[in-house]
Formats: sequence, structure tokens, C-alpha cells
Amino acid sequence: MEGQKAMLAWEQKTLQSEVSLGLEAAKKLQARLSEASSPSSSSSYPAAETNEILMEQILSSYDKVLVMLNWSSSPPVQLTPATVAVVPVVNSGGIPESPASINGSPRSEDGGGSSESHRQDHMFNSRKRKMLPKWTEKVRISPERGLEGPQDDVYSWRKYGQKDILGAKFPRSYYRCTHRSTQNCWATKQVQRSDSDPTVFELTYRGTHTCQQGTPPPHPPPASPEKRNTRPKLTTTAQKPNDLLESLKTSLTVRTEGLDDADNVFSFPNTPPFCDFGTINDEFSSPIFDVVDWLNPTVEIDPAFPTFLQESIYY
DNA sequence: ACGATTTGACCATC
DNA sequence: GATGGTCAAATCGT
Repeated sequence: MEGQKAMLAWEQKTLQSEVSLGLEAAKKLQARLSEASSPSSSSSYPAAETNEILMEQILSSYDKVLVMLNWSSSPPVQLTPATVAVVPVVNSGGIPESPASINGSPRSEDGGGSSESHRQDHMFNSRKRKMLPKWTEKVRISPERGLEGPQDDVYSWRKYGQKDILGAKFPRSYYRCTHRSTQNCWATKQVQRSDSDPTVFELTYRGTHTCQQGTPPPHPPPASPEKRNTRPKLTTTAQKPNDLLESLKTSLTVRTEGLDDADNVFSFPNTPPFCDFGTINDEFSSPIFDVVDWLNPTVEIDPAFPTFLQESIYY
């Protein structure tokens, strides 16, 4: 099977990149901590938060590696408890299933087929879906520094539902891989804005991508535009920072209605928070993490604005 | 015209 | 029966 080979290569690549990401973050954190302990250096650090973010990055990377290992080998490895921001959760079944085998009977976007087989198919798939690896990440949107947290989501997602969740102030949005029908990719994701901290979004991933949509190397070499991001809508957003800022400045207008709830109020700065575009350039080309529009309190949200953030703003 | 999003309805699970 | 997850028709945006 060619697909399986591809998947193995993909897995290996992902593992490598996750491990090196984690390692990198760990080194940075180590440097920070050692510097911080010396009294002379006062505050060359942005904030304590940054350590937190680095920590999240480390944990996220290693946890994902563990999940992947779990998932391609048996018996499953016992994961560390979820006491941290990035919480990998192995589904209760804990049955590893190789990505290649996840692809069951294709059900191309349910074009309406006969209900009998349709139902059975549905049940089959939902049962199968439960077996998929699952983990959560937290991402904070900070006016000062943009998006913080594990930022490795470069996949394109398509929203397929939204639901009010009991006890939660904000609705949960459901996304699945855009390439579900074309590449039989069953990765899904849930986005839930945190009650306690509206600037934090909980991303729950289920299943990993089996599609070939520009598997994200940690530091991707410049690729052809359409290869870099499979989502046409967004390639237009991923332009040079200055151009981007300019276009945003001119095109964004006020939109504050509906933000009456105190919890919904973001303290946007008057100046663009994205000072370091160089670091986010490629990694933020995802529909979800492309928060380059998070620039101004008066944003008339661009269509390319990450969908889950777009919606959440209005709540 | 086509792909993405919205949203009410449906289904499974607890 | 309540809740979370998904479907799919309608709608929207390009």
C-alpha cells in the first residue's frame, strides 16, 4: 500500500518536527530560567507568560509525540496526567488505529444517498471516530503578542457545526478537515472559547490528518504559494507583513456591537500587536491561526480571519 | 457556479 | 430526557 508508506513517512516527519519543536522550546525556556535567576538581568523578558507558553509548546510537542506513538504501536503508552495547559487525552478506548486504516468506507460529503445505508455508514464512522486519538491545546490570543500557545495547525478546516454547551458561556464550534471527502481525512477539531479567560481558546483535536495538505515542517522552506497553504482564501492573507498591515489599516472598520458582555471585551491595542511577523510568517498561514487580523479593536473582520475567532468575537 | 458557513434537526450516549 | 456531536438544506461570499 502506497498510502501506508506515505503515512509512515508523514508520521515520522511529524514526530521529528514535534520533538525538535519541543527541544527548541525547552532550550529557550532553560535559557530564560537561568537568566531570570541571575539578579542583574531584570526584565528583558516580556512576561512570565512567555515561559508558560514555552512550557506549553514543550508539553504539547511531547504529548503529541506520545499520542502518535500510542497510536501506532501497542500497547498504549500511559500519558502524563492532564495538569497542564496542553492536555493530551487518549480516548477512553485507547485503541490505536493507524491513520491509514482509519480510512473506512468513504462517504463523500453525504450527497443525500439512500437513508438506510447512509445511516449504517454514519454509525460506522461515528463509532470509528471515537477510536481516534484526541488531545487538546490551549491557545491564547494576546493583543500584545498575538497568538500564543502551540501553533502547529497549518491544516485547512471546514466548519460543520456549532453548539451551545451547557454551562459554557460560548458555543463550541466543530470543524473537520477540508479534505475529508477528497482525501478521506477524518481529522476533526473542536474550538471552545474559555469561560474564565475569553482570550483563551481550547482546541480539541480528534484524529490526525491523513491528507496530504502541506505537512508542516517546523521551519518550512519557502514553497510555492499554493503549496504552502492549500486554502486559497488564506494565501491572499499571507502576504508581506507591511502590505498586510497597510491593507488592514485601510480596510478594517469598527464593529463593536454585540460586545456588550464584559467577557467579550478584548482589550485591543491601538497599535498592531504583531511586531514580530518574521516569526509567525509561515506558521500562521493556517486558517485557524492566521490571526494577523487581530490588530485593532475596531476590526471589521476580514473573511480570512480565522473562523473560530471570528465567531467568538461576536459572542 | 462553486465552496464555505449557518443553523435547525437528527442521532447516540449517558 | 438532557446533552454533545453530526448532518444537510439553506444561505452566503467570491
